Amino acid sequence: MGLKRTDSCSNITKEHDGKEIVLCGWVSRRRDHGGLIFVDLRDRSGLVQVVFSPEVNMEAFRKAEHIRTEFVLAVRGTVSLRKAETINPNMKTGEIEVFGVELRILNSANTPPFYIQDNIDVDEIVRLKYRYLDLRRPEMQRNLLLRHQVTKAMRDFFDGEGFVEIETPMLTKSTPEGARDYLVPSRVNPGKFYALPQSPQIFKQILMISGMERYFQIVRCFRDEDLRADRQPEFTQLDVEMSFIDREDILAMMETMISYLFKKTMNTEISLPMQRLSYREAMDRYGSDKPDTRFGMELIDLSAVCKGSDFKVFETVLTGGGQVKAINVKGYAAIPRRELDGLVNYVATYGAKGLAWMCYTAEGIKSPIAKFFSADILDGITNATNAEEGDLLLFVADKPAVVAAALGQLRLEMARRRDLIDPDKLAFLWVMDFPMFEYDEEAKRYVAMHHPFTSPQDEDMEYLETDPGRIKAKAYDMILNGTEIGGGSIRIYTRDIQEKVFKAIGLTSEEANAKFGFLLEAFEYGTPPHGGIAFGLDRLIMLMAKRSSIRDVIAFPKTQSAADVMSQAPSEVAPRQLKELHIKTSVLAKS
RNA sequence: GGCCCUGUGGUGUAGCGGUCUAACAUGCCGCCCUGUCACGGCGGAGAUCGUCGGUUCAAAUCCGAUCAGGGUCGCCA
Repeated sequence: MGLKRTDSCSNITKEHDGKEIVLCGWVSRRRDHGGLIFVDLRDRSGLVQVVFSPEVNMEAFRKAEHIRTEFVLAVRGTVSLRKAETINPNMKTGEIEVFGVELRILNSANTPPFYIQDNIDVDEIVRLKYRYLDLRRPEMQRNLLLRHQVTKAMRDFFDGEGFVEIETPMLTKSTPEGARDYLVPSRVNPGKFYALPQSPQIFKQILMISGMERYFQIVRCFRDEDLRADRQPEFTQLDVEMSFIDREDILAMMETMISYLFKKTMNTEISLPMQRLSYREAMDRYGSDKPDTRFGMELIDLSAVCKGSDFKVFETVLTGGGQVKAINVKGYAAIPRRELDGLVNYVATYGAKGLAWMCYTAEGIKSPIAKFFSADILDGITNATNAEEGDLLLFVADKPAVVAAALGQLRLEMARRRDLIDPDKLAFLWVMDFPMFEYDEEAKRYVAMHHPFTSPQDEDMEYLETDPGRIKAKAYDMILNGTEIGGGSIRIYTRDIQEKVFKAIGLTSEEANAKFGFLLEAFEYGTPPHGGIAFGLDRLIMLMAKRSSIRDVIAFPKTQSAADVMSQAPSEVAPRQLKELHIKTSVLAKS
């Protein structure tokens, strides 16, 4: 291209005054004053103003008249301090400018469909279709850069701690538990399929059996489930496994790792150790197994206090084994009636059949349900909730699971509406002591809450065959600001216990052998005690970058219908390809 | 699979039964302009209102279906 780049746009400083430099980049803006042309030249580093003047170089000036937005330029020019009255304090390079001596237009460009700048207000589908333009925007480049820095810091950290990064296969075996698999047909094995990994779980355990002792991997995983703002069908995990450790070892190691990342990439200190909550306590106090602890407004159990009232709704729930809980929305007794009605619909989403409320006003308690309660019960409610004049109490009565879901979500919603969440706060915590199994009503059997390779807690082993529902697991989740960013467990490492767990989730020994026989066999060849964890890299970066969607930290994400609007994946394939793969679809090809 | 929201020039919005042969901003094109930095001035082009169907004398506007996007419940060991 003739001109060799000597500097990056935003790295030009007053120190460069008088120097001749060569810059390459894109035209961010052009301001043509007729006899003088200003171009804001942009590269990955930022912007600098280039001036084309007939008095400096007529040929360059003539060429600059034809420049348009997003043209690609190479410019040779002289750095010059700006006169005081022309300094732009809003620009990093606002004190200097570059007088263009030679201009090469490396490429022209169509007018982009949206501005290449931060904080644009454009339909996301347009951004995704023109992702290459979207990724030119500084904030997107910053996100990708942060992502790079974080994974770099991860590798540095783990390397320093004696971990080895090892790749595991992408073409793996479909397993019965867990999410829906992405399947890949095998051409050389007609009628058989690989599955893309939901996680490298079994491989990393096998690596422990292999004696690798400390493994990590930054690895793509695939789950064919519906998408969300924080869920893509393909996503990246930081996967970790260690031998000869117990739970405390891995929690400590991961806390150190996370604080290293934040220090290294954002210069943020995280105070350790992180807070811990048992699953039970998290559910009781926050109605969630991933509580946002940046604010209070905890759930208060009023089941005992309300027992024996004349309020039939509560009584029916309580005698049926349900519970009555409330949150205190401080200082919001003046909530508009319309908003209250809306909240009823809000909690209905989570299965609550109703929402009761009490407003503590200067004239006393205003509430449609207060009349059903004796003065004693009302006092009990007031004391338990610390309700004061100006406060709003919101009640849900139902089965514990519904109360937790409805009131837990309502707590978050009210915090957002009352602006109680400090966006700069980083609230880390561990949630632990999860139940090993939960009962799946649909399948009419127990399923592993974490996964079936998780070890039950030692004191609960005896219930494996008698009462699986009461067993707690050696599992732990790391939560940041109400989002699960990582989860793991101490694993089973004996055939005996693994077989019992498979049995508890309804796998016959034939099925267990067909699906996991190699693992069971491997356990018999000297398996060290081991455990690990996996972090959702996309979510972690999303939170670090303060974005509300992981799509903003993934270079080429998919839409809610799992499509890539830029490349148009997925797409139909040639009949010949299907034939080679021994596949017939039941969908008629569109004409 | 359910629920909610959205779909009007390139982009973002307004219009929500007749005055819409669709408005505004920005962008785009042309001309002018030597100190701008969201440069400025003048002029111009550009959408039949996601698609299909229905109601009506009349539909961007109402109804239905459908497609696309977003959020969410289920789902995500």
